[in-house]
Amino acid sequence: MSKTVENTIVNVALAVPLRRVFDYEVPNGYSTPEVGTRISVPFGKGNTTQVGVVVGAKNESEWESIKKIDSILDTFSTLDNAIMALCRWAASYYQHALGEVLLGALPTQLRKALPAQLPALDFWEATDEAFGLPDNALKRAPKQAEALQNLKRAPLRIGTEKEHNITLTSLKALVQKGLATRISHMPERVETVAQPAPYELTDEQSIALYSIQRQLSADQTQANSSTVTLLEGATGSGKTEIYLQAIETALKNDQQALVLIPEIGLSPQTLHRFQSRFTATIVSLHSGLNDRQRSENWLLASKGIADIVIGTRSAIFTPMPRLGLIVIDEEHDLSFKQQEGFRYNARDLAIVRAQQASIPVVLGSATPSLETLNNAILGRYQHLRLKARPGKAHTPQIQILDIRNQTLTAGLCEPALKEIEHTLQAGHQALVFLNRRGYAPTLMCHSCGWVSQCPNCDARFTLHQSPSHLRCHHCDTQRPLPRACPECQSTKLTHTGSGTEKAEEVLTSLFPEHPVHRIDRDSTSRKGSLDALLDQIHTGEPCILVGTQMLAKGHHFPNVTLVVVLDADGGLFSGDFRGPERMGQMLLQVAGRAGREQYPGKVLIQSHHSDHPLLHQLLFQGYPAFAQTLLNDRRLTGMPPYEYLAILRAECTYPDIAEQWLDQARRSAQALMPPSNQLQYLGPIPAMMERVKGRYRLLIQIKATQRKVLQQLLSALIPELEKHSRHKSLRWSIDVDPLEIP
DNA sequence: AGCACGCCGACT
DNA sequence: GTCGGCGTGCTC
Repeated sequence: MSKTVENTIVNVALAVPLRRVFDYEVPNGYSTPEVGTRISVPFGKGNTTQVGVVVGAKNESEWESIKKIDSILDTFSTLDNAIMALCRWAASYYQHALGEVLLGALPTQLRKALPAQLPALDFWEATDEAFGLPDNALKRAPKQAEALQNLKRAPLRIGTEKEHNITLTSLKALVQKGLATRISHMPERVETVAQPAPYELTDEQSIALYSIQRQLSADQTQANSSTVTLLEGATGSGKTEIYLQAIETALKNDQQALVLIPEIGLSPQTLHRFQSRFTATIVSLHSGLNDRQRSENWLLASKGIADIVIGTRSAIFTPMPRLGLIVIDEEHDLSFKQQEGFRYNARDLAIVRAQQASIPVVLGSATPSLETLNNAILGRYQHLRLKARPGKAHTPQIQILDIRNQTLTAGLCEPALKEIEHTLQAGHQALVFLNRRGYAPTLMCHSCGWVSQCPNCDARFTLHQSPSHLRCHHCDTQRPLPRACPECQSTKLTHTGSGTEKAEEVLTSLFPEHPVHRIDRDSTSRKGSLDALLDQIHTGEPCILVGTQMLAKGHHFPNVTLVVVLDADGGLFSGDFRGPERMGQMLLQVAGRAGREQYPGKVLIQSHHSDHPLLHQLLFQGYPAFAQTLLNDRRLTGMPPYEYLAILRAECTYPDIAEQWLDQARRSAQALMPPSNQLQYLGPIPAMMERVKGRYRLLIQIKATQRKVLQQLLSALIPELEKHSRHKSLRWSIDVDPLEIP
């Protein structure tokens, strides 16, 4: 009996910026591929082969002629239901093309027409001989003994030696002795074992852990039973220990855990902390991996072989069939938001994913974002606070230094220099923080006042030394240093202000006895140079560290007892409404670097506004009070988290074309929904820095009192904008819940 | 985003 | 005569 063939047509999402999907015919004799399967199809006039993802199936197409699928690449859904649902939600919320979202969720290798098969992987393994070895056999080679212990617990993947703190030398020695061997085999799940906790939890920690554990064992069958927990605690309060023990519970429940960390925080040391705690398959997903490693790790997670995934922003899209817990560390960090193309926020998507899967998510921070804090205050999130553990992390002594009318040496006032001297004399390290790279931010003519400016941006050139040149920090244009002023030919060129290079130079000459280490993007751009620098600092010798934001994040400097913040004023008066929030988070993060171990620390904050109430509130009443003031402010001004923002941006080589396009966009928007108490339009206005890389950037700000109203407008507006004719060089994008308004 | 089609300038 | 410049429009 012949059976009707069902669903011979599939809807396919392709990596094109079009907010629609395409119909393709399944060739005779093939069964209809499941949703989430990758296929390759001919596309466009040239019939070029494209990889697409099946998003649906049907029996008839409204199109006259449709093409046939070239081949079905997967034997199963490479993007499982959970990821499909997450991507659908994200595409709709952030108004981005579904195809780009779905293909973007795949590692680069799987975006090509290759099968998604996990290859056999290379491992270091202990030999039979090693298992029969007496315990004390390697006591004269402790490193090898440790490495062997590790191998006996579980095979070690080639390429992850550093995360396990094992050297290739000791592994090779073990191979020489016949105790270890390199073999290739299909990866398998290992039995997970957790090492005991290094210390006993405080009462606060126990309570926090218990309430997360309770969510982990809650009834999973109940839809949307997930709970978001904000874990608020300063450095040294033991947040990580709670993550680790919560993960341990998840592993015991036979579940996987996903840990998201800021871009800068994913170091081998971070991974080592997890690797040394668990015998389990732990994989990382970050920009430092090559395409092959990335796709291997991704597949290990998606096949359920990896137990723990530690990754940056994009790891939120990793399929994990046994996912039981998501942890977002430093949830306030800006790097969770993608700032171009598909502008999603991984922290917010984590909450959506957790809700869809009915699992708990833990947001950890010493300085939570105002959005998260507001959700906690409203009772949407469980709010757990941790104080510092006794004996750990003394609250540093904080002092504001008024630098009005003070003589500054490379940006440092006299009292700050004195403190640095004392610190070095006491045999400790001092950290000087200033958020400005280069030697000097301005090169000026002393005779006529000419200022050197980037030809492509609305920005000044920064003077760099060694090698000496001018550089734009917005487009990276470089120019040789002019010998004379191009306006008046005077040779009296001077520089004003100071960056990390000048601070380094001046501090070196002031404290010739002690090394000065500069840590910024310029000094650490070579691969591994940061690690080398950090190793040197960790020897604990007295020295001065000079650096930018890089210093504040993730790194631990146990011997630093003095932190000097050169300029706290930037955040107070920046044009961005998030400036003060950002400043508070930054100051506390930097302050947290001081006096972490046995010595009490001191933090000096230089400011031209030493009596600014926000600064005082932050430093003397603490972050919660500071944050509450900012929240009140946001409520009064009708800004997030009380109202909802979207930014429509346009950039073009010609400013009037961008403006005209945005004018038309605003007219379309207002035709759909006129301005009201609920909905406001602002613009077109030039971006904060109107011209960057020779292109003019303008924007329209759309603000609504309800998220739903904004979503309704955008869902109708964006397809319409797609139809608007536009100049070739004009590019536009939509940013829902923007973090910056540049 | 690509890619083809299309209609005007300097080349073997 | 044609090779190729990139403006315009479409992709199941």
